Formats: sequence, C-alpha cells, structure tokens
Amino acid sequence: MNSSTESALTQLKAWLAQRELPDDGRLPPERELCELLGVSRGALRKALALLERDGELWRQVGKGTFVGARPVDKFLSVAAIAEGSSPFEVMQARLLIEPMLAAEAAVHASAAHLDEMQRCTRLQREATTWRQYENADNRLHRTVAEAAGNSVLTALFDQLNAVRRAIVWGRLRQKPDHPPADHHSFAQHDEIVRAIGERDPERAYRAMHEHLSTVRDNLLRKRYGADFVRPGSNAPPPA
Amino acid sequence: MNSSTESALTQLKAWLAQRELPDDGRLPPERELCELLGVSRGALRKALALLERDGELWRQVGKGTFVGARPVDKFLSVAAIAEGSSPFEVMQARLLIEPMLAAEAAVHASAAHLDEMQRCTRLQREATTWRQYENADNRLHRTVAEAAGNSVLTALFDQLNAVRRAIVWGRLRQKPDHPPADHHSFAQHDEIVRAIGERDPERAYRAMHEHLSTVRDNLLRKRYGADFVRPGSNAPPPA
DNA sequence: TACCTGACCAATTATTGATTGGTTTGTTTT
DNA sequence: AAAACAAACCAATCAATAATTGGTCAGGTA
Repeated sequence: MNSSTESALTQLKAWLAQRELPDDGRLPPERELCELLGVSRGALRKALALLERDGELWRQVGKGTFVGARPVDKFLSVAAIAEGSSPFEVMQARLLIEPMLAAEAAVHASAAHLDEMQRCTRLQREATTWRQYENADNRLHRTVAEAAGNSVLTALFDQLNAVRRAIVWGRLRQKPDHPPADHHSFAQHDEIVRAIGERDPERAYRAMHEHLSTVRDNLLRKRYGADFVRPGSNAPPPA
Repeated sequence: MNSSTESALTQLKAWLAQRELPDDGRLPPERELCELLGVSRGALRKALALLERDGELWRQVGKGTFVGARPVDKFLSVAAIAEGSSPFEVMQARLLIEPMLAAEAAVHASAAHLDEMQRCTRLQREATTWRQYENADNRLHRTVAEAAGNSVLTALFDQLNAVRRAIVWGRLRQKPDHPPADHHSFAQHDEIVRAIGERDPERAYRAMHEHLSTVRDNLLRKRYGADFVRPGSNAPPPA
C-alpha cells in the first residue's frame, strides 16, 4: 500500500468511527468527503476501494457510497419466469394455489365480492367475443383471489396470472374471435361461486380444483393429443 | 340509462367501430374525444364507465384510456407488496403454500436436493450467530421449494420470501446476535426432511404445516402477547 | 514513479411542466 | 326538481431537463 492511500484509509476509518451516519448508511459524496478528510480524491477512492473489497461498504454510480452489504433486490420479471417455464407448470401452480384461495374466499368474501363474482359469470355467458369471455374469466378468478382477503396471496396470484398470460401469449397464439361453447366451464364457475356464497370452504376448494383440472386436461389434450397422461402428482393435498 | 349517456354510448361505439386504433389501443383523451363525438365530457365519461365496467376498456389517471383488458404486467415490487401487508398475512401465505411445496418435494426431490436439505439442518445446528441460523433456515425452505420441481412455484416462493424479509427487516428490528435455543425448530426441520426423504407427501405436508404454525404462533405471541387468538381460518385444506 | 488536479463520462436522481382521468361546483336546460 | 353542461381544480403519470455522483482519463508536479 502506498503512503497516501494509507493515510486516507486511516482518516476515513477515524471519520467513520466518530461520525453518526444517516439511516440509509450513506456517506457524503467523494468530492465532499475528500475535502473533509483533507486528502486527495484519488487517495480517498483507493481507500474506499479497499473497504469495498472487504465488504464494509458498497458504491454505485449516480447513487452514492453506503456502508453495509449491497442490497440484493432481485425482482424476477414476469418475462424471465415465463421464459423458463411451461404452460404445464403454470397449470400445476394454479392447481395448487387457487383452490386454497377459493377455500379462503368462502370464509372471508364480502357481499361486494360475491356480487362481482356473479356478475362475472353472467358476463361470461353473455360474451360474444373471445376477448370478453377471457376478460370475464380473468376477472372471476381475480375476484376469488381478492376475496380471500390476503394481500400477499393476491399479489402472488397476480404474478402467477401474469406469467400465465405471458406464456399463453407467447406460445399459443390461437385466439378465435368467437367465445367457446364451453358449457362445462359455465357450470363449474357457477359451482365455485355458489360454494363460496354458501360459505363452504371445502366445496369451494373441490370446485376450483375440479375446474382447473378440466382446464388443464383440455390444454394438454390440445397440445399432446387425447391420450396424454400427465406425469407427476396432481392429487389434492392431504387434509 | 339517461338519454344523454345513451347517445354518447352510441356515438362512442360507432367511433370505436370505424376507427383504427394505434397499437397500444389508446384512444384520444376525454377532452378531445368528447369534442370529436359532439357530446359533453360528462356524458362521454358515463359511457366510458359502462364500457370499462364490461371490461372492454380500462382507464388510468395520468395515462389515458385503452381498449382491452387492463395489463397486470405491472410487476409489483417487493417493497410495494410489503408496504400494504402484515407479517400475519405473510405467515398465512406461507402456511398455504409451503406445505404443498413440501408434499410435491416428497414426490420429485432429487438426491442432491435431499443432501442439501440435510446439510442445512446440520448447518443450522452448528450456527453460532443469528445470521448463520437464519441463512440455514432460508436455504432449507428454498431447497424444499426448488425440490418441488416447478420453476413457477419456485419463483412465487422467492417472491413470498422476499416480501417476508422486507417486512421483517422493516418492522421487527430485533436481531439478537446469538442463535435461538429453539430445539423445536430443529426437530421440526428434521421431520420435514425425513418425510420428504421417505417420499411421504402427506407426512411432508403435515410436518411443514406444523412447523410453520409454530413459527406463526411464536411470532404472534411475541407481538400480541401469549393469549392472542388468531382470527380467520388456518386449517389445512380439504382433501 | 507516485501523486494531485481538473475535466469529462455514464448512471442515477431531482425537478419542472405538461398531460390525463377523476371530482367538485355553479349554472343552464329540460 | 332533476338532468346536463361547462369550467375549474385535483392527483397521478409522463417527458424533458438539470443536477448529482461514482468512475475514468489526461496533463502537470514533486
């Protein structure tokens, strides 16, 4: 180590020891600090580099210099998740999560939530375009998630839903302009809403599970043929 | 429906039908559009509200009005979710999700995953600081999630975990420097890993559920006192 | 050779003004 | 009296700009 940097390091450590730092651990910009310490900026930077190498602080251009460990705010983007996933994985995730949300919704749903659910089933029946149909479907499932009354779970559902859309949009571009004559879904949606309305968590769970199973099977049949048998477990969880 | 809004709705639908919209589906600001259609802004807004209610378009202050479904691509940042949530909600979410991951892990876990889990339990026993203890705990739960073999679910777990950390860091600043003498957790972790290793999904589910219940109760006791009774449902889902 | 000074670069933040959906208020119309 | 309208205002958002900050380079100095 050269003499000037050694001096700067000593000064810096002393300053850090006596000085009370703000909450975010930020210390003054280099141009100020080097004047405070009475050292040149180059020397100060070498001293800071040493402390950074030891993990005692971290720096970022345009932001500043901070004591402590560099924060790792790894927010996985929806696109990144969708990239490494398959429609099958998304369906399995839905199959695990949404029935629980339905069960919770049966406990916590408000009257407004129930109204909205019924409105969605009606809108879906009245849909004349694929977009309307899908809108109503999305909205119904979203309302169920929201009705569960847990903002964290709602956020997770939103993320899952976003991944689902990203994958569907990316791989299965087929979007007919007419709504499907899928009376199966109508009845299943009705059963879900009914179970939630009657405050029956177990029935809501089963109804949602059965509905999503149907959706999954349709998806897989469309992709792999009618005789496809899904690998892995798909049973409801133990009680 | 009142006559002016009915007229506005007709005009609007006609305009939408004949007009080719830009790629993003954005239509002109209200102040322009009402002039184009020859209706008052109030009437136009009522008509727009109807279409929005039917999911045919969506609006946002400062942004504009767009046809189609409201994009949920808005990646909710961890901080944003944590802001509107409570530790209790996070625990409930963990209670709903992680037992299922454990059950799936019992089916799909590889030998490498099992090794890693056992390594984590060992590391936790040997931990001498709180940070090491917590690291081992995080890693164990993360490995279970990964062992479930579904990248979407793993991503959701990561997000949930990030929210949990954000909340714990933000609200409960107490961080003792010594690991807890919490032999309860040790035994429960062992039971989880054992159940997964023996390929018993139901036992893995129950073990994880019991473990997280304990964690939650400890958390609540610490926060609200020993006699706190948690509202809402916390029962395992129906079979 | 080591060091300092000054300038410049690129990433980031702060600021300002304009745009836009949402709301209120007072007036006019029916 | 109720509905409709017009204008003003509000808050969220966006675009453009300026300021800040860590990183780097060139030239001079001891």
